[in-house]
Amino acid sequence: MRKATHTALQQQLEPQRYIWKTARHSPEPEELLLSRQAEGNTHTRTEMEYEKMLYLANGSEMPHSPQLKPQPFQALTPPDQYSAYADNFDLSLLPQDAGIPTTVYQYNAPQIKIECAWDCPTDNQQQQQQQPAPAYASSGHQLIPPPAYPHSVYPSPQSSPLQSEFASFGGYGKFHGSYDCLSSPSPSLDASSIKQELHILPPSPPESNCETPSPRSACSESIKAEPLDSSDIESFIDLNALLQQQQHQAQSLPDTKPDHQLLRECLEDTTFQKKHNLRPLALESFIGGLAEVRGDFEPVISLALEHAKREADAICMELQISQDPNAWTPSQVHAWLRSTLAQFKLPPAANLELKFSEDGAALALLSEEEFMRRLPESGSTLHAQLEIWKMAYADQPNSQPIQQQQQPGLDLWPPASYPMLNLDDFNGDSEDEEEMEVEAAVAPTPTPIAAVTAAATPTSTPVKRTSGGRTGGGSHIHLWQFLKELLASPQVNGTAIRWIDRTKGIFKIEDSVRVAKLWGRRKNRPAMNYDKLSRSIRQYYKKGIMKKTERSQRLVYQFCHPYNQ
DNA sequence: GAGGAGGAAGTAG
DNA sequence: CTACTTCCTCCTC
Repeated sequence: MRKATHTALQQQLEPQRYIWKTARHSPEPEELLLSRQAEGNTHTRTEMEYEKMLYLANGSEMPHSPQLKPQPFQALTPPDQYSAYADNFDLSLLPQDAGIPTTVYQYNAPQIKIECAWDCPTDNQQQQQQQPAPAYASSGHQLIPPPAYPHSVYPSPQSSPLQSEFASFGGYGKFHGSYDCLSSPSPSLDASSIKQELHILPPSPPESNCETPSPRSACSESIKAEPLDSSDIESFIDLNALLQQQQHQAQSLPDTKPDHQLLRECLEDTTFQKKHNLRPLALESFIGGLAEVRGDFEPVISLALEHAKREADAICMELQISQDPNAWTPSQVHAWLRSTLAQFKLPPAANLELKFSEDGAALALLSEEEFMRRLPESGSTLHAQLEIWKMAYADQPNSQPIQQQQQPGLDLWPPASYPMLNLDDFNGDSEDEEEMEVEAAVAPTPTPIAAVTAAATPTSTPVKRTSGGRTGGGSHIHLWQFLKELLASPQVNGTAIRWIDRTKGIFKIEDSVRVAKLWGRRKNRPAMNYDKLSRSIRQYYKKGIMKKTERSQRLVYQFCHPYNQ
């Protein structure tokens, strides 16, 4: 019994991943996905506490406290190690008619009123009104509304890996039943999710957050999950689930008055606050604390990356492949794809070898759209996982590009001073996720062939070499190198820039604005435009890096030898 | 008007 | 010092 319960819990929690990704239609930066799988016997404190909340919120029996029963209230505080869970209620979490914030994020006050949101009988409402105001009503604390993620938003694990992973993160996904009865006609956004988003989101352009129309709050479209720390968990108790549980009890026990007595008793008990020195979670921390919250971003990434690395290490050992996706051979790519499909219980792909003939380096350059085109059901998940692997590898301090065979579609350039993907890329403001995709796909892709070439023929490419292939975010990249990057990744940058005569090094900038913006972002020059970029290009005339084309054409430039190699 | 060419001064590593 | 960046004027298409 106890084992079975615990197994069920593990199933709930696993895979427990931390995902943050911008919705595809959002103007937010390109997706940044990090995942993490919790291991049953290595639960962190946060996970343990979260488990407890699951038990408490669902009214189910906790594995270590068989005597725990939904009622009476005293039973909620068994003398076992989980006993403190019943204390994890903050009275301020309760709704109150006065002081409900209604302005920010289009907060929908009626939805957070327990009686309304839970479709309780009218007499219950009347009863509530007639009863003396409970203690919490005068607490003056900010209200933390319950999570409001309707099922329909996360339809199935396959429909969107982000959504599914988000849903699989126990705190949201396992409370669906509780939220199904929410039928608010207007959008809402719970404060917990707001804080999560603030925690996770890179800085966004001012208008980017709410541009996208949505049946729910536009802001909530880009909800991100994150590893919750203990304070977050304590603010995350599902009152709705608890209330629903009590409703069920009321139905099964007709003699019991449906007056939420149990809940009230639970919530009036403040011993946990004293015991754990807890403070109510103020709404200001959600709304006004953006700057502070962002400060927590990097540790979260580090934590998630750490787990991603561990996960990747295990799979690398199992598959006998490099940790660097760029080093994979086609057969290793297939092995990784199959392993990932199995890991996520995705349908096995037929003709995998035919659909993915690339080696790892080429695979790493594929866009999510391309993955989804080849594997509609699982492409997005595979792409997301690959991004995680790339990030995990790029984050390794000693990660070195592994030399590999040259592949036909890839350019030899730029040489070894290529920047690796840097998390800073995701922190800058971004208004075009496609551009971020270009950067994410181009920047992190080392071209070790070039390093080999440069080493073999040191005079062939007059480029300074830097150690480790990392240049701290790409600010040291030369313009001609950057242009070669773009030219080498046509599948990513599309028609912004293209070769006219590859052998002569003649290329054309088709979208000058876009190229300039990409260049400006890479160099952290927000004011960059094509005028300036072209001036820099013209400086290359003197330096012998570029030259005017024989027949002058607009937006057409030519690399000099040996830069046109 | 957009883009090309180039001078000149400023900036950051 | 280098490699841009920024600003500018003039010219061409």
